[in-house]
Amino acid sequence: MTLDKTTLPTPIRIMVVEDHNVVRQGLVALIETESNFEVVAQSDNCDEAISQFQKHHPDITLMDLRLKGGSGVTAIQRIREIDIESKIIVLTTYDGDEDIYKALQAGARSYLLKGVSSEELISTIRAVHAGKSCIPTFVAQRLAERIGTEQLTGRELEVLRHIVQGRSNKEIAVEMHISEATVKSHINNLLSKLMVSDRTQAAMTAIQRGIVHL
Amino acid sequence: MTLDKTTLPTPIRIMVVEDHNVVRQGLVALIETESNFEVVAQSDNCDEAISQFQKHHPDITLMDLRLKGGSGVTAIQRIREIDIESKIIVLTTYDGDEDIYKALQAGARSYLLKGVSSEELISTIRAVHAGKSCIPTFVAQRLAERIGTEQLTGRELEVLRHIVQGRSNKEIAVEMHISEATVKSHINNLLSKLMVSDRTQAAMTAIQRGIVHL
DNA sequence: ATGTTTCTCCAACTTAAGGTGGAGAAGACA
DNA sequence: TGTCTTCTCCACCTTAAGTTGGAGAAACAT
Repeated sequence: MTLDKTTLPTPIRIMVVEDHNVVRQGLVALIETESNFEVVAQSDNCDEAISQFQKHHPDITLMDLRLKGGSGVTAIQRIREIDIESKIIVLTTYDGDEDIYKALQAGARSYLLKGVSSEELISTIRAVHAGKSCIPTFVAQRLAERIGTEQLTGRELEVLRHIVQGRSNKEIAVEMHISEATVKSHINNLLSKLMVSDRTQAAMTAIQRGIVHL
Repeated sequence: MTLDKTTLPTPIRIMVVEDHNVVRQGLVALIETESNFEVVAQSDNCDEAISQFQKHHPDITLMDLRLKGGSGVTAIQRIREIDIESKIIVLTTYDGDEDIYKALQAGARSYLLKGVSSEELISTIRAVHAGKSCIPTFVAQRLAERIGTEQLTGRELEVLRHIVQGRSNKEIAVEMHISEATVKSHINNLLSKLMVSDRTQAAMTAIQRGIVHL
């Protein structure tokens, strides 16, 4: 280590995945103000993020969950199939607890909200690069709350999506090729699992908790 | 004007208002890469934005609409009370047409989505600084579509908010100190104004169009 | 093999929600 | 003054939604 102060140790190579151009370019500008951080790739969509990872194998991937052409969760899964050791930090706005769970399940090493300061972001990148898993208390709390929450089944989730679309029971029955009785059955089950008393509340909590997106 | 090339004409003085720290700091970093752009103030909330404007009188105010402690629309209104000539550019994610309308109504000179590139942002700042009103076609379309859409009355809007909260007609009646019949009346009116057929659809379109938030 | 979960469906019931038509009072505006 | 809108309320009716208590079949795990 006989280096003068202008020679850098070996820069941390970073990929930034974020679908809002101005925000992504801002993040890149921000990161590159930091010495020995280098942005080696960036992308605004799911597929390109995967191919860019394949090509550059960055040390750290900074990823938003809302992307063009698929969820960031998909991108995380695919990237980990390429390299199980890949270090991914999710940096997103709060879109409900469901996404936190899914992203960490998929193998993200950290989950930051865009409300964090640049200092926190920088130190998290360093920590994750050093091999740590950096989970803020906010996220840990949400994660803990999710324990004990009953899971919706596949069909219940489908019905819930239709409810969010504003469909009636009859319409849902037709689209799912089942009887209206079955739809009612699914609705009764999902209402109690979500701990709400009608479809409007179900739709709103589905949005708030990020179980379905807009 | 006998100056060498390092001396700049007179920089455009900019204020950045955005509640996500990392995004705001990214924007600042991005803007300051541009020569003769200078960020003279920044804020993450409504009240501070107003006092910062009062103090610095920036040439351009770059403003997100989602802020801590009040909508950006409020901030725009207050700032224009201070200086009717103030040049405000809204830079936000798409939260429904209602916000576009309100922001321009309040006196914003441009309305950009965060999907724009840094080049577009820079050129818009220059255009607005030169006195132009720069409205992207996307925004113009949305604005045109709004013409002809019936306005909700104050009470109808109140009822709609309760619906979004998941309240029943009876609960709404109690909270608004009116009879359930009146609630039904308001609902019937707002359903036809929103061109939907039930409360769940009303709640969803209210969210999508940005008539009420989350 | 047996239990569990999920998905399917039914009947019958209660209640909430939505539709129709009308009407009186208050305020805004021309 | 008269008109318009908004807010308020009523009665009556229809239908959609939610509740209860089942039950059979398939898939899966122990």
